[in-house]
Amino acid sequence: MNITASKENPDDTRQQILAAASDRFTQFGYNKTTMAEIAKDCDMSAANLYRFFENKLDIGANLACGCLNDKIAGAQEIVNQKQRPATDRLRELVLYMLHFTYNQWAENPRLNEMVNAICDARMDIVDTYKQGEHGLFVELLKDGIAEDEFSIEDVDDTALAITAAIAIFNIPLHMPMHSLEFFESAANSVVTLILNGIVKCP
Amino acid sequence: MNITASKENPDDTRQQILAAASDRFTQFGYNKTTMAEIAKDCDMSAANLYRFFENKLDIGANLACGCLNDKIAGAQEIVNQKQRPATDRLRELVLYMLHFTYNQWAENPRLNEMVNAICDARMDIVDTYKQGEHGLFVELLKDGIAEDEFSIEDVDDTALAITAAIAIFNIPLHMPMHSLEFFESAANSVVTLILNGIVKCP
DNA sequence: ACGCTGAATATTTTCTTGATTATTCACTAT
DNA sequence: ATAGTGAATAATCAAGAAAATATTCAGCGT
Repeated sequence: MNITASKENPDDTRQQILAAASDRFTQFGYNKTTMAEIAKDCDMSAANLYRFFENKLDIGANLACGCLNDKIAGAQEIVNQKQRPATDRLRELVLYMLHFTYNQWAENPRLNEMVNAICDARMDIVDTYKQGEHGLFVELLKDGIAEDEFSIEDVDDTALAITAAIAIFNIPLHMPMHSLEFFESAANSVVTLILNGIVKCP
Repeated sequence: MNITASKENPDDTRQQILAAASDRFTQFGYNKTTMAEIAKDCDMSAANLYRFFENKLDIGANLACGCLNDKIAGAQEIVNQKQRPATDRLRELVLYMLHFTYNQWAENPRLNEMVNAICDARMDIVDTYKQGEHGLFVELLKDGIAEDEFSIEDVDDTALAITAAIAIFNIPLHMPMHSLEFFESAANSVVTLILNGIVKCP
C-alpha cells in the first residue's frame, strides 16, 4: 500500500470546481457558462465534473448554499455581540440582511439567473436558510428577554412574525423595485415598529 | 341638429369592451385573447377598439385598475366601521388583503399573465394602489389614536412600516410559495406583533 | 481498483421562416 | 363631426430543423 494519502484530496477538487464555476457564473451568468468551460478552467474533462457533482444545477446549488451560509454567518456574528443591547442588534441584523441582499443583486445582476434556477428546483436550500434565519431571531429574542429588554409571550411565533415582516428585504427579486435608500428607510421603520409596538401601554 | 344626444354613450362602449375583455382574459388568459376576439364579442371591428383604448395593454391596465379599486373599496368598508375598535379593524384589514390577493391568484391563475404585463409596463398603477393602501392605514391609525387605543409618534411613518411589513400578503407572485393557511397564520402573527410590540413597557 | 477521458446520447437552445396578431390609416356611412 | 370599417403594415408568436450543451458510459493508463 502507498504510505501517502491519495495524491489529490477530493474536497480540494470540489473546491477548485466551485471556485471556477463561481467565477464563470458571476462574470457571464449561470446559463451562459458551459460545463466544458468550467472543466477547462480546472484542466479536466467535462465528464470528470460529474464525479464530483451530480449536475450543473448541483454546482449552482452548492454555491448558493455557500453564499447563504456566509449570510447566516455574518448575521450570527451580529447576534453574538452579547454585550450589546438586543434592540441594537435586532436593528443592525435587519439592515445587514437588507444590505447583503441588495449588494448581491446590485454588484452581480447575473447572479439572479442562478437564484431563479435554484428557487425553481431546490426550494430545500431556501427552506434551510429560512430555518437558520429563524434560529437567529429566536436567539436574539431570548437574549432580549434574558436582559429584560423584551417581553414576549411566544418567542417562536414572534420570530416567525419578524421574518415575515422583513421578508421583502431578503428577496433579491424585490431589489429592482426601489432604491437602497428607500429600503433602508423602510427597514428602519419596520424595525422601529416591531420594537415599539403601537398599542399604548397602560 | 338632432335634439337627442349621441345614440351611444362612449363610456358605455368602453364598459362593453372592458367587460368582453375581462371575460376573455379570465377564461383564456391575456396573451391568448386577441383584439379581434374582443371586437367580435362587441360586434365591432378590431380597428374600432383603438378609438376607445390606446392598445391592448391599455385595456388590461384599465381592468387591473378596476380590480385594485375594488380591493381598496372593500378595504375602505372595513376601515369605515368606525364603531369597531381600530385594533380589530386592522387585523381584519390585513386578512382581507391577504384573502383578496390569494383568491385572485387561486381562482384565476390566468390572471397572473396580465398582472405581469401590467407590472412591467405600468408601475404607475401599482403606485397609485399603494398610495390608496397607505391612506387607509393612516386613517385607521388616526382612528386608533383618537380612540386612545394607539400611541403613535409618526403616523405616516408607521403606516409606511405596516405596508412594508405586510407586503408579502399583497403580492400575487408570492402566493404559490405557501398555503393559504400558512399565510393566514403568518399574517395573524405579524398583526399581533405590530399591535403588541415587543419592547416591555415601563 | 482508481482517476480520468473521448465519444455517444439526450436535452436545450438558437435560428429560421411562415403564420398570427397588433396597430395604423385611408376611407364610408350617418 | 362621429362611429365605424377593410385593408395595409409592423410586431410577435410558433413549429421545426440545426447547433450547442448537458449528461452518460465504455474503456484507457496507472
